[in-house]
Amino acid sequence: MELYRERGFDQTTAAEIAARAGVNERTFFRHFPDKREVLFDGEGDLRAALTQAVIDAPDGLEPFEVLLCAFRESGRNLEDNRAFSQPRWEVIAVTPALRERELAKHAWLTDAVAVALRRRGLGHGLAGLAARTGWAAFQHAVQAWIDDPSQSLDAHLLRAFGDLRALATTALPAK
Amino acid sequence: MELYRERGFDQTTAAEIAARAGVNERTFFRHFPDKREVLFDGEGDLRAALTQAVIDAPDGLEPFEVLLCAFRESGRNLEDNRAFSQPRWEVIAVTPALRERELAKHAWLTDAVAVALRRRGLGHGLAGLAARTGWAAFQHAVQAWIDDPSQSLDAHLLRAFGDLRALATTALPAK
DNA sequence: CGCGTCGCGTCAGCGACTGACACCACGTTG
DNA sequence: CAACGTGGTGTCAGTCGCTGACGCGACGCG
Repeated sequence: MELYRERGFDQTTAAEIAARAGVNERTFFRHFPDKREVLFDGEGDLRAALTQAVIDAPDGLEPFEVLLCAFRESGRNLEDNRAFSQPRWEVIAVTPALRERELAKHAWLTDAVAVALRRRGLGHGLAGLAARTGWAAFQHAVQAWIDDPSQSLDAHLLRAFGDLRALATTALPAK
Repeated sequence: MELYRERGFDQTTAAEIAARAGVNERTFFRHFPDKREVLFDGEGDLRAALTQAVIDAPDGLEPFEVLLCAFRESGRNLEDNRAFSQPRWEVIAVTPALRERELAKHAWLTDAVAVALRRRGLGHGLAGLAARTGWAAFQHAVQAWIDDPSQSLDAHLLRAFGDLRALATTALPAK
């Protein structure tokens, strides 16, 4: 992270990272499958947390309510760890190769959400659809929050899911 | 495509592609920014077509109806060119690096859809949300179609958007 | 004929990775 | 205590994606 922020991702070589960490370059590649993965280490935990949050959501909720509930919980972690994740986002945002990897991780997390929804008894197809579209709304909220941090992520999330419901049911004023 | 299908993407070197094409390796990289981009050449056209389809959709439709309309039109092209795109999908499906690139292209197309929706007068935030979630439903339908080609893509599309509406409005039976 | 320029080939080089091998600090077992 | 396996490391050589710089020939134009 230090090096990526100082020189940018593309201008940082794996050898430099290894040197800064006090290990050999070969050792670096034994711990990370590639240079990008360094920034996506916690995603495994996030996946587990997300899965658990979906499973632990109260009974009797409809699918989108379950997702909203789970995302709000994840959102709380996001807001708390913002000091941690903000520099990471800044690096990713300016580096196409990293944005690609992030999208791949999102797909991976979406799969986990779909599996968790199925475990709640939702039908196979519906679980996938709900996970995909719900995740899209989640990402929209996160983006809106980054663009406008004056409102809480939670507020953005509630608005996104509210807007989604409105979009799916009735016509909306062009505003 | 020939080489990617014969040996797989990872086992194919840029030099081999260039040789098969009868040009120098350096020349290959003058036409394509990287090895993966070979498989994503038509995306520019698709982006334009998608944008146009959104803009050309009838007036008076609500956002998701506009998207459904545009996606159905794109879907028709997909079904027609299936012989072309099927081998491409097979290569992409088994190659993580290519799946990453594809997701990046999807984000790029989603942006185009959002812009087109705004051009129709939809509010800034809503356009982004509708584009993201609508695209998610589209991709879900495409995936369902690949998994079950016995039904038309169009049918899968209609079902996906119908299910999405149902998900967003009321609780659904666990099926 | 002379002139730009445009596409290409050639070459040298960087950096991300990878496989193979040796080393060394351990805990285990005889 | 010695032999042994084991897991993390350094070293080296090599492949491959990709890039910059240079030179060449083909082409259009005055």
